[in-house]
Amino acid sequence: MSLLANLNPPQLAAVTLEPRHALVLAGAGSGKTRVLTTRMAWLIQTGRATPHSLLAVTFTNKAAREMLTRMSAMLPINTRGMWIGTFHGLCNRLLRAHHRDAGLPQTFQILDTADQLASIKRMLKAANVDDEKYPPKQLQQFINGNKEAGLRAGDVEAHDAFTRRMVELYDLYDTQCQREGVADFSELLLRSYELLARNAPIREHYQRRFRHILVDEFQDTNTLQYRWLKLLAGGGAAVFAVGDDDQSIYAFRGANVGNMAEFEHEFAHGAVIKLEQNYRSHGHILDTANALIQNNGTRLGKNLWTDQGHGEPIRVYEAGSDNQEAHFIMEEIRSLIGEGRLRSDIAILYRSNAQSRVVEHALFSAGVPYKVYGGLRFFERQEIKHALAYLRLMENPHDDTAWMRVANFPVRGIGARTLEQQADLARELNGSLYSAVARVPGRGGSALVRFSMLIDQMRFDTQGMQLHEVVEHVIEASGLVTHYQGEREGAERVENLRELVNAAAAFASEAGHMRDPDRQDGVIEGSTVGINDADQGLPDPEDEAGALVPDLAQDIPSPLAGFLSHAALEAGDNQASAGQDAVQLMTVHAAKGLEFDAVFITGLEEGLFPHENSILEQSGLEEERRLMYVAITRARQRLYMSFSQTRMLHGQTRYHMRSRFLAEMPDEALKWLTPKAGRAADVGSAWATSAWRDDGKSAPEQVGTTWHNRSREQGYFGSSQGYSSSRNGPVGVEVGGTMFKVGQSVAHARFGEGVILALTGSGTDAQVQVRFADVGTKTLALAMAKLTAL
DNA sequence: GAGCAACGTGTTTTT
DNA sequence: CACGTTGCTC
Repeated sequence: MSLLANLNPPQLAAVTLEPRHALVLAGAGSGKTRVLTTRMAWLIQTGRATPHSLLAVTFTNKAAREMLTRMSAMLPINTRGMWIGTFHGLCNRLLRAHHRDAGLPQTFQILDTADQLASIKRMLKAANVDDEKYPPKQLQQFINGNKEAGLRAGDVEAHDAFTRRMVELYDLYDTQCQREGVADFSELLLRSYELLARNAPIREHYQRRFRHILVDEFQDTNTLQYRWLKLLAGGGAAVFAVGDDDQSIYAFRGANVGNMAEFEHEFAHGAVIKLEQNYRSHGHILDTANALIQNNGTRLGKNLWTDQGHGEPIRVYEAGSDNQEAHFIMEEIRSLIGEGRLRSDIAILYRSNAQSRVVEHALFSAGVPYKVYGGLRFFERQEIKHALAYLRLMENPHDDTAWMRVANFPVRGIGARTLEQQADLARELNGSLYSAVARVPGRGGSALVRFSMLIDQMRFDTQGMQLHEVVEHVIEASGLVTHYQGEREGAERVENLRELVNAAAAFASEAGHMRDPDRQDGVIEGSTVGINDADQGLPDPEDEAGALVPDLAQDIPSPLAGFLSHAALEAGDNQASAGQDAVQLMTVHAAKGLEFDAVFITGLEEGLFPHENSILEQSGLEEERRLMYVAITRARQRLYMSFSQTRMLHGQTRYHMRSRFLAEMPDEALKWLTPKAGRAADVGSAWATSAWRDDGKSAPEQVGTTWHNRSREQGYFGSSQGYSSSRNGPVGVEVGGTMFKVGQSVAHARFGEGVILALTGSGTDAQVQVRFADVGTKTLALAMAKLTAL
């Protein structure tokens, strides 16, 4: 069977496992997605399942799309109408189909994170709560955290006054959302969980329907998602969970790795298949990853191997400054490109976004095209959110979040005072802002009336228009385009608004083929008759001509409502320009799931990676280690790791020790491009054996990882020249008229007095290794550090 | 109601 | 440093 060709034994075992609960521990680069999609295809092809009876859940739209694409390549079936999508997408679909049972209006709007925060702030203001004592962001975390744990306000235990108040505010917020007919992201999950839990006919219907539930990235599930799956599987479905506990890097946002062990106990009962053969990386890279991750105490246990040979060692570089680190990376990338490598096969990874700037600067100056991932995404841009707010108001004028956003944007004489009055009146009426418009007195009141008429007028004028025409009309009639045209830097915003029209057209053409949405899976909303229809196993014509999930538009009444859902659930790509071959810059988190020929992992410093906020707790440190594991396993052939003695952070120069993770990697897999210095005590012996390496196993003491420095210490790239060097580096280097030599005593403004142990490089790259009396051995950029000869 | 200066606050991110 | 938010003034 061609479907199963070229699968290795464990892969084959996983794909062809007879339907039952199973846990697949899939290491990085072990063919996880392939196994998942081939399994689905195999189930269908062998008649063990119908497309209709499969449910596949992912975390990102991208992963869902990937799964669909691969599926359709394997089987000549129409994947449209299949329930393949993200947790949120599928919950949205469920809630639209059963909106009445779920207690939501059919056109409920989805609040993204920013909308939610705005909504919380509005609630706090209305309730007259001191937002210094109850910070909106903290409340947001509190609410989402509890929702993700499956807890409504009434379920939260509060043992102190503060928490009790937070619970009250949580409740108030939910009341407000309910009144406005909106749902935040975690609400989508909790609400659909509650729907299934409380409504037996609906639950049993879906339990009967879905015989096979497949879950991707299982290590990223949170408590509620786990319970949601458990509920759906309660009718005897076989759950096939694929994940990698070593790649669990989202605990900070509620993911519970423990779900994997829990699943093994509760469901799989020992049916665990490990995929350990890695098809991506060379041996040294895998050895390094394996050695590192073994320092974590809580693991299910798994070791990657490859038959591709050791390959190149990992190149380790210590820089004197972040600029120098960036410069080094840039030079290496130039030579990689010179060797004929594609820029897009090269990635630069960092722990936090702020680190990208220096690297960008170096690449930009050198004229190396690059692309930064992360940052603002299309549907999150201010101008886009404004336009969407108008569209939302046309759909539902009671959407207070949208109302607050654009009532006075562009400026139309509705000030904060007026809006406050309106909010007070609305609260008295226990209604929406819109419902209070007529009662606001004075000039502000008439401005509000004019605004609500504008919305009505837009709704009227766009009747019968196509979706993209509606959007086009709205960005003009709202005054947004005119407003941004008048702004100094508004040209890009106007372009984005035009792009929104295109996005609407594209959405409509993709969603265009669908009709009669509510009958999609044989369920007519609010009616058990429809459920019974489906239970009789009637052929469902819509499955053949259904929609491309995860767009999920088929359960949504109007094209506009569908588009708004789409905008909230799929925030879109963050890169405006595609196409050009460019070096890829992103955080390690963003790199998960990707792979590159050559990878640079930067900023391997205590306090940065591992991040200082994570070091104190064991669990935090282990997550950082998994993050490092993810970073390493992105590389196919070549891997660089770099760190820097000094780094500008938050406007201050900071001094970091090199990351403890470096000491956890096997010496034989690493090649130090700069001398590997140990702590002061180790250097003597290292010097004596003339090998610039200590054994690395005795990590430097990690007491106080960071020094802050008030007066910024700035060196300068003065004229510095290197002198004749043997393979041991130059004998002496001159900087600004002073000649530095090995063995010489020097003084440093910060580190005190010391002795030069070695010199490397020349020119602006010249580095000096100094053993200081007090702070141990440091490698400094000669051009940067102000050293005085003694 | 708009504009500007002072202040403070800085992980990781998808939906 | 670079951003957003707040608070003050015209």
